Amino acid sequence: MEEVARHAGVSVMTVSRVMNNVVGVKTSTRDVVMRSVKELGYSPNAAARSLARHGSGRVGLLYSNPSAGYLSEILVGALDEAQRSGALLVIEKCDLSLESEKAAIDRLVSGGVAGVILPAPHADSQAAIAELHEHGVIAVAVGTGRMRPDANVVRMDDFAASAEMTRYLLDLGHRRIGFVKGAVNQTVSMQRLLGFETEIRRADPPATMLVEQGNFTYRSGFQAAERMLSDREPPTAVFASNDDMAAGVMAAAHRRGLDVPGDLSVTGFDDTHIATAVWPELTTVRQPVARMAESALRIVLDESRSGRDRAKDGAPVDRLLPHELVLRASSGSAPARK
Amino acid sequence: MEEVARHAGVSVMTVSRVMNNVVGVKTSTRDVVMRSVKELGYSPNAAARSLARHGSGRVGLLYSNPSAGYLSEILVGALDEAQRSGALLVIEKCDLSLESEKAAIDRLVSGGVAGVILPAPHADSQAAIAELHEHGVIAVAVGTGRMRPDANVVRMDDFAASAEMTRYLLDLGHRRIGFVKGAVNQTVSMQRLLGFETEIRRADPPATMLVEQGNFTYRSGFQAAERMLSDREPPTAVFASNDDMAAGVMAAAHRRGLDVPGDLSVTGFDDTHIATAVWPELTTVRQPVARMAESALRIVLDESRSGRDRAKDGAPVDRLLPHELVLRASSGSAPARK
DNA sequence: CACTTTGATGTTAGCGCTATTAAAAAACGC
DNA sequence: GCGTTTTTTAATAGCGCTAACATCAAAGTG
Repeated sequence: MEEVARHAGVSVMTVSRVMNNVVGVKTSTRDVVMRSVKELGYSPNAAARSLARHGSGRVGLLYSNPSAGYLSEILVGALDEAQRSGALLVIEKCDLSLESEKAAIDRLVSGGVAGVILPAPHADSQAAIAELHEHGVIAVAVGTGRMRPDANVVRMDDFAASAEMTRYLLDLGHRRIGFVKGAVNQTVSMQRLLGFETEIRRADPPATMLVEQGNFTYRSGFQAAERMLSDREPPTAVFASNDDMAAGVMAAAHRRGLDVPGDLSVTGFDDTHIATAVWPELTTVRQPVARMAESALRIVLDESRSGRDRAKDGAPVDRLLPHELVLRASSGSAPARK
Repeated sequence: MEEVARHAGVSVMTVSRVMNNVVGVKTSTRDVVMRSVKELGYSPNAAARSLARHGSGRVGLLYSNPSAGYLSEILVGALDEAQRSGALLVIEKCDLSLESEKAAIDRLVSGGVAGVILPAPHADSQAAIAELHEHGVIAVAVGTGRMRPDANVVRMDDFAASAEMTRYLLDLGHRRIGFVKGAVNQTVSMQRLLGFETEIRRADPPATMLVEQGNFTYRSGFQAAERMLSDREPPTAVFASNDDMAAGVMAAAHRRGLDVPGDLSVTGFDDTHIATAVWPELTTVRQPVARMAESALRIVLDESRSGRDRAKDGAPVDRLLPHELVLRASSGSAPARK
């Protein structure tokens, strides 16, 4: 850094200011510094930065064992943003028990993080958020189904997305549609179900729904589909609330010799890895997981730098990221009435 | 740390020594310090440590986009060990192109890492290892199929594991066994095939093999199975070189109305998340991915602390970790001859 | 018993960066 | 032109920790 400063003919502090995009540096000076940085191939040292910033710039990420695809996308987003903004990501693992969650949070807190990112399913954990608050640490829930009064939230509009997908299936002519619910302890499960139900109810001509409980695993999707397809009058389309379950549904359909999408349309939710791994590829809702993680990190950094915990002031952030319907090969027009 | 030192009645340096498990501290002193650490809830600051250790203790991890389950296991192992040994893990993403790989490595190198962990598929990248060597950075390949003269390696015995699985299928009475090969650019694909072939050749009574090319994706497994099962005389068991492909095989079997394992036994390799997600659960080979990552991190730390790059001295580490056959519900006795 | 050797601990000086404060330069009003 | 404000830059003091060296007591050694 000293080298860069010498080379650019300024002080190290000016270089630091340039690197951090702080206001109060003449544009001409900034350009000179930038050129020197490029020329000397300088890149700042994250550890030193974190140290000097007195812990600010350290952000925790709590994870348990959700669908592996989800986790790695979260990590990618968070790591990318951490790199970009020079933050240090401290990652802690825990399982779903409350004790383990508490222990992990305590480790993070004593590690001096400014804030903690809570991806699903911890996003809905009242206990985790309370624990964080108690220690004066910023909490950001990622992928919960609703806004919260007590924590910052980054999420997508699960209700709207689910409604869109349902409308899409209705437009294809399906009038008997199955829905596989997600795990009961997550608010997104409810939102997705609500979006589905609402749209089915206002369908014209009217449509029927078959709803089965699932828990976001492949197997639960498989089992739910087995039940639906054994119905006296099976559905012509099944909308599973995530991709893993949709893959399970597809497996069950194949097992019965059903063609997808000829005999049964199958759609999922999230657009994780598995959506393009299965055959035929899955029509699903793209959830911008990586960008949600980025956003969450940004929120922690901004809040911690501004020094205020907005959740405590009663005005937590509620960032809604756009989703997108991804049409692939697993869905098609309803088969002609028998 | 000062607090701990005062509380224990020693100097900060002694505390540091205790925290790092350095030799040359009386056991009695160590105990006193440990007690103070516990009492005061002290935990060392990773950033400061990394800074003071002058970059040693920073380890890079290069990842692209392998099966998501594999990645998250690697991350878990590496992160766990990083936490334990106070190392700072710097994670870089790249895609499979050589330029992108080189760019990512340059970023890591200029980030001042002591070593870089290269999980599959980069473990077999000659270019990556050469690039690392050029910059004097330690390389550890994880999950390659063979030892290397130019880099440290952590791996499992793919040949032996594959042979074991094959023997298991033979013992169940299967005499016509399909094998789905892995991606061509990875050495493990070759090892697994070799293990299979070797065992089939020495089968008594003799057995026949059907080999199809795959590339480690679900879809390639599905397609390979489609080809095999269309054979005039289809196999009674299919051994896929990873779990994703095995899941694909299973889907193809179900689609044809075949019962697994009644009509067709299916086995996989790696024991990733998907192995227990599918139905029936997959018989597979447990690859200790997390422990391999841990081990890799240890190697980087040890080498960098000892100051020698053993790969350059012509004696790179070749750590072989034990695997295990995991018998689940997807495999069974060969169906009676028609 | 003086004199090295060994082992356990303390002291000091940074690691690379940023916050803070002080100083200089530029812009402004009258 | 001279004070006065406002920008822009420089200097300095750590952040929490460890490497390297200094110290000091206990243990050998002839």
